[in-house]
Amino acid sequence: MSVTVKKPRTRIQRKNTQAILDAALEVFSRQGFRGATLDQIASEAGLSKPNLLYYFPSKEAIHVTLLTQLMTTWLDPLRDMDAGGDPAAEILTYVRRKLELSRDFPRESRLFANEILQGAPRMIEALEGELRDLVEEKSAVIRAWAKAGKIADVDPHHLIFSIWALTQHYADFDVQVRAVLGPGHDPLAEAGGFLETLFTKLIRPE
Amino acid sequence: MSVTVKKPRTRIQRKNTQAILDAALEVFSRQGFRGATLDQIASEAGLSKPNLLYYFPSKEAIHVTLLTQLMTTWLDPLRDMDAGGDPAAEILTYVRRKLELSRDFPRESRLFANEILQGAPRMIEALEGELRDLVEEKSAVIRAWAKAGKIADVDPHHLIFSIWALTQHYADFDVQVRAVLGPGHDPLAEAGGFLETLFTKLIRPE
DNA sequence: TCCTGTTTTGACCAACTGGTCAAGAACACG
DNA sequence: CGTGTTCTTGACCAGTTGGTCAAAACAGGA
Repeated sequence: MSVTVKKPRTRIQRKNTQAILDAALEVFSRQGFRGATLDQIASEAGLSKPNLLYYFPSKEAIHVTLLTQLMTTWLDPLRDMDAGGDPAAEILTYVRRKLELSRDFPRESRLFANEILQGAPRMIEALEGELRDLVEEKSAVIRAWAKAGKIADVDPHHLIFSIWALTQHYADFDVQVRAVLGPGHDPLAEAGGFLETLFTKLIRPE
Repeated sequence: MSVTVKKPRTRIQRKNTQAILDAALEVFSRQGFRGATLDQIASEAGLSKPNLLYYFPSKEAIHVTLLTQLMTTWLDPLRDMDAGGDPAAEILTYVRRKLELSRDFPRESRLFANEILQGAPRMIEALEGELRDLVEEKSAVIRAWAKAGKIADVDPHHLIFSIWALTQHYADFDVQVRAVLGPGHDPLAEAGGFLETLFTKLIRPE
């Protein structure tokens, strides 16, 4: 099941593997898996197509590598949510860090969105396993906070979904957001303030 | 610029055109434009490929037809937001209707998401024109409501974005939502209650 | 310098892609 | 029933796709 990717040894391997993954991220995140071509990725990476396939055994292998790397980065902020910390601060920090991911790694966000839109054929296992477990764990934490009266009594699952939806929207739908706002706006900056207000009001105990 | 599509005349034309659009919606919404093939669409529609191309001049024409039809349905609920109605009720109704679209037309939602993810090459004009105008108009309405103290003072643009993000998430990321929730859940139903709470709290005057 | 392992590539392949076309099949209607 | 129109399709085409391969170019240590 798992795909073995040899760790790059030489300087050249490290450099080219990285260039390929970077190019592939660019192309996959815009075109989706089927829509992307090895030629596009190769040209974006400044390599020939056979050279691509010297470093990765197939198109699919590149995609899987990206997806696997992504999961870690993506879930770290949620992992860091601390049951011992101040509830409101912990949640707002998670929102802020997730929004920072949208700002700093929009391609990763779109890659993920593309995969889910297609029915997550290459991720469904991770979603039902790793992701589900983590969400379950943090949901329990949030539920405890609510029971203790530290935050309002909101459904933890849907609270988490709403954080994902609202933050990723600014990466995935960036084109639409900018088209609607017109020039002279900094969507991500504005979103920071807006989302802080939104989640403060949502979780503030009555 | 505009693509002329002859209105179906005969029974057969009506039936086949519809079958093609339905099949194309299924395929495009999962695979994106580049990832979809005419063969897939034809087979899904129960027609031969040359027969497809008897009804539509090209793959692109099918896609454009779907996108154009979509815009209308998609914007109607926002258009119906009435400056003369009760502010909170108008906004919550918009949220509810938008969520109903996610429930009843998830493929349309994913088609749209796919197009935006790809940079909206075939929609950017509509986004910067029709959509932007409508949002501008309704933003003014919301701003007036806030100024009159009828609702809290929230950024109208980002309020609208948040409605889009939260409702469409349940269509576009359906696979993820279900994977995380596990069996025995009705995501869309739960979302209804959650979003009502969320937006009630958000817009309630202090 | 030579030698060995690593890296790169041009030429190639079979499968698939969007799209064409001419000819035949089914239909509507007087 | 005949006939003009609408509908359907098999065969085909040129361009693209993911992937292979053998040979060449290169790197670096002895």
